[in-house]
Amino acid sequence: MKRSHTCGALRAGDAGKEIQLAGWVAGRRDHGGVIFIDLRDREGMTQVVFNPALQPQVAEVAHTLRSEFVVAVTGKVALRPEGTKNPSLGTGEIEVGATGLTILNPSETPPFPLDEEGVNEDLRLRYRYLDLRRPAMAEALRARHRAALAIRRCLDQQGFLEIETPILFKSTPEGAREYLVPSRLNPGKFYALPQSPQQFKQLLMVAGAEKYFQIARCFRDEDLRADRQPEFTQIDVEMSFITREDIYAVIERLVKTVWHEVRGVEIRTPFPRVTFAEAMNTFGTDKPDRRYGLTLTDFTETFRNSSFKVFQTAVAAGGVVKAFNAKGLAEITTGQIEELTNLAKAHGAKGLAWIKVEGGEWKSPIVKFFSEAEKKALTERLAAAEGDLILFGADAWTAACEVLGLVRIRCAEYLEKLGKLKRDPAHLDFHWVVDFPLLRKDPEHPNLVASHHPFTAPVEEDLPLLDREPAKVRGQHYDLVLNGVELGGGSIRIHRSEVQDQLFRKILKLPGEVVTSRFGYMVEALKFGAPPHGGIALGFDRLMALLLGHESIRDVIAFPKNARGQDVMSGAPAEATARQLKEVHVKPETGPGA
RNA sequence: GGAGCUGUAGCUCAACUGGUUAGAGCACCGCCCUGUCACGGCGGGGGUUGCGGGUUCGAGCCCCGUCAGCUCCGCCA
Repeated sequence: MKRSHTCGALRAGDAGKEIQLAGWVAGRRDHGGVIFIDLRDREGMTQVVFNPALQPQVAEVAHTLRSEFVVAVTGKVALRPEGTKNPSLGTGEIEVGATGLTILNPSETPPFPLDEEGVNEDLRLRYRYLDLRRPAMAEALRARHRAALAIRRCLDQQGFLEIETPILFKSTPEGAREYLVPSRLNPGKFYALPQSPQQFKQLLMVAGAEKYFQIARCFRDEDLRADRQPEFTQIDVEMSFITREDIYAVIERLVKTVWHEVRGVEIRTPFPRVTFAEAMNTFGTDKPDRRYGLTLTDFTETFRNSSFKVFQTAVAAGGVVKAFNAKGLAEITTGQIEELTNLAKAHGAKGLAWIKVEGGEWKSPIVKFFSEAEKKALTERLAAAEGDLILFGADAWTAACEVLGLVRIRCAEYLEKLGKLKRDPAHLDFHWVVDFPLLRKDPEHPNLVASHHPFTAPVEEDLPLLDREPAKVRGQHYDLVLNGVELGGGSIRIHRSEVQDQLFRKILKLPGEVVTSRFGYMVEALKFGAPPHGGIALGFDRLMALLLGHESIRDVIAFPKNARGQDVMSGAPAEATARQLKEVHVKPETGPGA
């Protein structure tokens, strides 16, 4: 069976041609006599006309067509009669007068309409092969392909080699939980699926690859979100003999190319740089959405000697007091206030202090504790006016910032629903967040832990601090952020084995045997002339979602898992047979508490 | 691990304060219809209101439990 054209190809100039089309029946309009069929394939839609006066036996078959039947049509292209053209269709000037019709395969009635949005996602996932027929989904797959091509071409032009790294890897229990794969040939031993190709790409630099990239599948056995899947795709990049600026330049060019080639949108480069401290102080997060205000202001000094004990004690304990003005949100509901409070509490705050500016007065459970000077400072520095809502955080610096950061985002959602704030998806605020602390305290750890990963190099001028005040050392790490979403991150790596070794043993205080067994080959590799190097990884799924304006990365992945990590179409994950388990030397748990 | 939202026909939704036989549009089936493109007309079939229990004269609606989906917090070096 041959097609002469696709269903999106025919134009007025093709009138008179004898053609063959094949595709799916997207709709039928059966007038009893004449029958119209919208024939859809990957490329578009063409109207086919069956006229019983001209081809009675063909029209007879056409009466039996139903949605999603697969058919082949032969016929003649004709200009549509004046007044019946369809301007909303690329092929709307013409139609195909059918002279032949073959039903290649009938179809059951689809479980959901393919021409409507808003269908239950669970159902769409169960019948993903039907869902992907919908033009919006087909377009997402096509755009993803084009983006991948653009990425490969762009990086190739800059001298990068695409190199594959193993999927069966060794477990490195730092970081995200891993998927384990039992080894049949090595009883009792396991591979792990890589959470990223991190170590391999550094080893490729030691190997002299100089410029590596990979569109790499990564695996993390963590709880899912709208923007997190158990397997996802990274654009993974690593380079030798470079500084941070070189990475910025490569990635800015890459991002610019992708947006240009897939969306025809021009992006301004270079991207602005924001320090971690600035981002936290101003937006309460290390991945700020800077398209709107509601920025945080520090009132630590204002409340240092306040008679409001909550604030005063927080400051006395070395913490801070921060606040922001949710402009125009005084009409917030009691339920929403409660939501915000729960959000703050869930994040470790004891509560959430607020002030409504309404009817010319401050309505708040706490305002009676405030002095005139404190009120004046708030009014002036927050530009508080009628109809505003002021929200406070008082805690250790990180906690206060983070709580208000979450509250700020939620307030923006409320304000957007009220039509008072707009987060325009066409406004693309790319920026780099830089100067992260190299190390941070972790409540579950006695020692400092790496803020990102333990291969990140310290900022050169902070090196002397590493022994004395390690918490103050900045890492040569950078995140690429777009509209409140972390698109990716990377760093300049440690390339000297003694520095890496010292970091593992003296700073992170990992036991010697752990360093040897887990990272021994890395430390060893650095001893054999490892070049200075660094890299980055971008979340390809997130990038595609932002590129196409989808809320969830599931909409840019052909066969995603649901929020429980299940494939509801195939039923994965599924139980293994006793024989399978025995072969891989895995004993199942039996009974409760086993 | 925790919280919130949702669950009614194949799909999207409705059903007042707890009150008759749970409705509508689309889809589906049948008949009619020769220029539609959300074709139209007439008729029809289709329901364990997620599941289990409770309160009540009476539960889609209230209560308890449970399951499922989604979202968020934790988690994601």
